[in-house]
Amino acid sequence: MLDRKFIVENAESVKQNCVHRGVAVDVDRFVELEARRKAMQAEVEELNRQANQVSKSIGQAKDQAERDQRKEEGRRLREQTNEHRAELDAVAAELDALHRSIPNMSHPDAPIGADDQANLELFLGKTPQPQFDFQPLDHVDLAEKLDLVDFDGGARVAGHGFYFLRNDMVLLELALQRYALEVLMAEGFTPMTTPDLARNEILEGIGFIPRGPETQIYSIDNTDLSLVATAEITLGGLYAGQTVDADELPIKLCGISHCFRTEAGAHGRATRGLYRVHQFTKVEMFAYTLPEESDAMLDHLRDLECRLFDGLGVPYRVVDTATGDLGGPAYRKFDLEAWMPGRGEYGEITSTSNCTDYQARRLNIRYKVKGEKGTQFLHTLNGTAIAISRAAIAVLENYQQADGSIVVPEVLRPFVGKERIVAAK
RNA sequence: GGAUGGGUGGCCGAGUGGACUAAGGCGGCAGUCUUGAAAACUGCUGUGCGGGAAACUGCACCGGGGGUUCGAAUCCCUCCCCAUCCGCCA
Repeated sequence: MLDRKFIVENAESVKQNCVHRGVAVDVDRFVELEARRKAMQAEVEELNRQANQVSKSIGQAKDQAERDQRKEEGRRLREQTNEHRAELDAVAAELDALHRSIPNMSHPDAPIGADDQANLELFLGKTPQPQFDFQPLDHVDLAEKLDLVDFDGGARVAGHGFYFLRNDMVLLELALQRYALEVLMAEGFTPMTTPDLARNEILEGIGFIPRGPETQIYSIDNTDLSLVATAEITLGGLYAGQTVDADELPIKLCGISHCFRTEAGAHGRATRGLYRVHQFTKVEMFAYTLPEESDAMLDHLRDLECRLFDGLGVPYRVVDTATGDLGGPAYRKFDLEAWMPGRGEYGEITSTSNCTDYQARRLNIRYKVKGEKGTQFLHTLNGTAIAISRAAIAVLENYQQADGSIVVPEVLRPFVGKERIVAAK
């Protein structure tokens, strides 16, 4: 959420930003309601003040008659307060719904545009696109020939979009996680494995919508829990309601979780194989920072993503995400898109966002400077280290050989324990 | 899943309807004393929102939400969490 006062004082730029982001929300209505809310709040507080005064005087009343008379007065005040409060609650509810639908402001350098067509390519990774002297296969064919993924089995057990990893693919998945942790731990990230379920209020605080027709979230029946779509949810929820000392910042976490997505409405579009699935494993980076340090932290997270994929020897490009493609919470977002020879195009493999204080405000996460009065909302950032299924696609397709085998990227060899994945005889 | 006991400020902890304006302690800050430090002593020390140039002041907050009452940390309902025991289990 944005600060209410900020919206009122900067209504025009908030409106302009909503246009850039393609979000239809009545900012004028918000400003109007906020003014009403403030006035009604003042009325209720005044009535409370009077009621408090009356209540106190009853305890000190001299005789029963006076007491009864004051009680009657208190009762009357309470009724009056309740009426005003009901009005206030109605206004506050409408205000809150509007408030939640207003997206974060956008970084001045974020490219302005309606969708990913307007994304700006910034630079390429260190690894050039591989030149094959044979027709490269896509990861589905490669996986089948090498017996690495069982899509049919996944479909029988859990439905389309689920799969079993098999044989060296299992080692590859673990190796990718281990490799990511190795790099991130050296950079001061605390490694964590996180719950795969979270409370809906946490999902909402991060910016996910757990229910409704548009939801991408699996929810657990008869509970207020949902399967997480990313460890961003659990790592960001970790400090919900907490106030941390400023000198503990930045807090850098990396979490391994399973990620579950219903991918409602995504059928027919790039659904082949591992690219868009209902479950995958991901190592996620998450950072809590001081406000003035979040821009630099976003660059840091992006650089780490580049390092991870340069290290893997996967060709990629870095993209500055357009305003219309940022989603609600992000102030700025960079994506890495890996070259996928089987698809013959780039596909998104990581995404890192600076959410400034947008999530922190919703989740009520603050910091306090020692010796100073008051607390402030801190900034939150997230970034994919390795999303296994898509990283695996990039590795399989870029490292495929004429003989059908897959060369294991050098950095993964200590963890996979072999240099090459070949068909079992 | 069942039973019992709990959740109070940065921390510990007292508080079962009206002086709670939350005792006391620890920690922190400032001061006195001291060459300096420690100790001792004295004072101050929560958060959010609003009003005010400021001093100051109003409202809310004792796990979350709701209720009873003129008045709730305290009573009732509900949810969450923690501890211990039982059951089940990797």
